[in-house]
Amino acid sequence: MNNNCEVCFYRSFLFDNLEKKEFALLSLARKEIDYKKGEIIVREGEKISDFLYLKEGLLKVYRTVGPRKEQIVGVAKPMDFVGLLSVFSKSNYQYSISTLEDSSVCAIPLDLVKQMVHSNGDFANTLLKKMSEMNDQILNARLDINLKNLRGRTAYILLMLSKEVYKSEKFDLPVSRKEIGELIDMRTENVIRILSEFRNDGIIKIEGKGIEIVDMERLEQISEFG
Amino acid sequence: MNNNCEVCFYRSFLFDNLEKKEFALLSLARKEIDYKKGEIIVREGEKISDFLYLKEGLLKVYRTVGPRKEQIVGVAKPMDFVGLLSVFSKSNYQYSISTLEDSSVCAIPLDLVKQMVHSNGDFANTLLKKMSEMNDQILNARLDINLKNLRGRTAYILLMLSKEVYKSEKFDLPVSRKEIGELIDMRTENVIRILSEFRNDGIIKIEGKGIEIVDMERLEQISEFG
DNA sequence: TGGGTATTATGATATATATCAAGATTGTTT
DNA sequence: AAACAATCTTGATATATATCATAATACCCA
Repeated sequence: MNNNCEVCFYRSFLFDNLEKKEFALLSLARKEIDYKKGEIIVREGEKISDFLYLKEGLLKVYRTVGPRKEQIVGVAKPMDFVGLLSVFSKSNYQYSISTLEDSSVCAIPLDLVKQMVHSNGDFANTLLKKMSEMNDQILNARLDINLKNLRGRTAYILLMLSKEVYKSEKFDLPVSRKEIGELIDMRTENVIRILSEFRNDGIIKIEGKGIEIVDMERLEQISEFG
Repeated sequence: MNNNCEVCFYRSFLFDNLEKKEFALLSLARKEIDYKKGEIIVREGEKISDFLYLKEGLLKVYRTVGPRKEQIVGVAKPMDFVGLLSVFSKSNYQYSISTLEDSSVCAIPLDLVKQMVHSNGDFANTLLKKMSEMNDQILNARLDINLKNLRGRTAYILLMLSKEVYKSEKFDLPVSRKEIGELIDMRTENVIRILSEFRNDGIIKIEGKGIEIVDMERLEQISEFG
């Protein structure tokens, strides 16, 4: 953990256009907080005071829909700027955020971000672009999922985890079967059933949370065509 | 149609923080284009050169998913800044846009908008807020729809048209039953069936495209609980 | 004005998905 | 280590939704 934003590895993704004195402000004002797996970072309804920014780990963004039902909006990895979701439109969080893995989050006072948007045009344009990209990604994921049947959705989520999150065909599921269901709109039992089906067809190997994708091509076909 | 953005009724929603000379630039650079109902304004894949802004009418934002299947992302009325969707993240449109009613659209060169973001901090913050609001709205609509059964979805779309678009319990459907299905993920036959069901239960009156909501409370209950 | 095409409509049937049930496994607390 | 809770698993069944078929009506245009 370093304490100077100017030399932070992640700066290039959003903060590349800041000036010396802005980096100084940022380094001073930001807080870096470490969370253990399973902790809740943000609760729906809480006041938004900071701009959150995932440095390391994996987050789950979700909302509570019934007394005991959750709907997962998305999973966010570093660089995903999940904090950008509705940060500029609402004064209170619409979604809760929890950690799926040990994570470390940078919190920058929202006022400071707005101030930098105001004073630094390049930063403003970069932020607009990042925000737009993130929203696109989330929306497109939902639209895609809506078109797929259960097999397609299950394949989709496995591919997403393999390609976007873990960059490996072998990984541990960061979530329970129930949570997978909440993410791609299906029942726990069906998630399990279809994973078993994939296993029986020799497409994946399963060992508890451990997944290995054996036949990537086949899985891509299923994701595409159901 | 007036030609000076400074005195345009709609300016207050986004362009309230511009300076005299920026209004002058805007008035000069923008184009106002009128479309008849059913025309296509933007085709998926086309280069984005302008920031589009609906002054009057109703738009449908959609994407083509199969050889002959469409998925409607949303319906946009004036003030909805539908053009903001992915304008800052992509260089080509991801979605098509067509008119559901006679419409008039303002087109502002994207370069000019970016330039104004750069030079005018208040404008930048306002734009961030509007963009965030629009994305929230679209995403929330999709998340809500996903939770509802077919009856709930059908009720939801009728309420949306009544409350948000036409501000009246009596209105003409701007879309076919097929398009309603594309918007809320259901089959044409089921849209028709459920509308008939609502009619038979005395909740709405139907006359071709004409809809009158008779029992608003009931419809709200159905939208909420299915 | 007619003939073609898209839309609206309803019924019968098939299919996908949810629900219910019950047991096995894993994880957590005392 | 025992006891409890949560998760995972599979099978049987119910339910919601899609699909197929057919007809009536509205709409377009040559």
